[in-house]
Amino acid sequence: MAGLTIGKFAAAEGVGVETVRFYQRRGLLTLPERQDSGFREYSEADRWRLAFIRRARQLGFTLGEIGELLGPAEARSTDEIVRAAGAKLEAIEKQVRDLAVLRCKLRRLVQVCEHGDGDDCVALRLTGTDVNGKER
Amino acid sequence: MAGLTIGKFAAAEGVGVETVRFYQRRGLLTLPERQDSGFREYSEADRWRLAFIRRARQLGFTLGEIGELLGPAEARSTDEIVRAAGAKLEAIEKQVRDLAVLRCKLRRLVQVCEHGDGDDCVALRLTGTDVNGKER
DNA sequence: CTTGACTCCGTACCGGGGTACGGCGGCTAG
DNA sequence: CTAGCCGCCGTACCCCGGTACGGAGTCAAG
Repeated sequence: MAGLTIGKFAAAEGVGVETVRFYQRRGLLTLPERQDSGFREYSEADRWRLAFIRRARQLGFTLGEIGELLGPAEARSTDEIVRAAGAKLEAIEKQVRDLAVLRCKLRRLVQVCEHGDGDDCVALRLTGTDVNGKER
Repeated sequence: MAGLTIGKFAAAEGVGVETVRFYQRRGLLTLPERQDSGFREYSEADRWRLAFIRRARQLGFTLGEIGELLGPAEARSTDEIVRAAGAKLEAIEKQVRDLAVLRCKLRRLVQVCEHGDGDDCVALRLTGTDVNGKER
C-alpha cells in the first residue's frame, strides 16, 4: 500500500529528501496527500512519477523538459513523449559526434606531445590550428 | 599590433566584453596593461591566452582546470598539459560510453513506442528497471 | 515520559559559466 | 563643442540541479 513518508519515498528511488521537496517546488511532483500531522503521504502514482523523473534525467532530459512531458495536462500522449525522445536522441547524437571530435583532438594532442620535442607543443597550441583545421 | 582595447580583444576571439572581465576576475587572464586613461590594453600574449582558454573550453576543460594549466607559474610543463589532456581524454571517453548507452535507450524507446500499441509504452517506462504501476 | 529519529517550513547557499545594470568618465567624428 | 559610443567599476542577477540550515512539531521505541 501507499502511505510512504517522504524519507521512505525518497530512499525508494535513491534520492534525498531535499530533492523530493525540490521537485515538488518545481512542480514536477504533484502536491501529495497529507496525513493529519501534516506529513506528506506518497502513493504508488507518486512513486511512479518520481521514477519517471529520475529515468528521464538519466536519459539526459533537463528538469524543464521533464516538466513539459509530465504536465500540465497530465495526459501527455505517447506521441509527444516519442517526439521528445526523438529530439533528445538527435541532441545526444550531436553531442556524441562533438565528443568524438574532441576526443580526437585530445588524442592527437597527447600523442604529438608525448613524442614530439617538447617545446614544439606548447600548451594546446596545436589544437588551435593543426588539429582543428578550421576554428572560427 | 598590440594595443587592443577590450572590445576589440573580446570580439577578436568571439566572446563578450563581460566574459573577458569575468575571466580576468577568475585569474584566467592576467591583469593587462593600462593606458593612461585606465583602459585595458591587450597584447598578443593576452590574445593567445584567451584563445587558449576558449580552445580548452571547447575541449571540455572547466575554467578551474584551465586555471591550473595556465597558472600560476605560467610555465606549466608540456608534461603537465599532456597529463591533463590524458585525464580529460579518459573523462571524455567515459562520457561517450555513457551517451552511447543513453542513445541506445532512447532509440529503443522511440522504436518500441512507434510501432507498439501505444499504451504498452507509457512514457519512458521501458527505460527503467521494470517499473510497473500505472498512472490513470 | 523521554529520547531520538523523522518531518515540517522557508530561506540561503554551492559550483559552474557567464550576463546585465547603472553611473561615471574618456575618446572621436561631425 | 557636443553627441554618442566605448570603457571603467562593483554588484546583482540568470539558469541549472541540487544541498544545507535551523527552529519548530510528530512519532515510535524503550
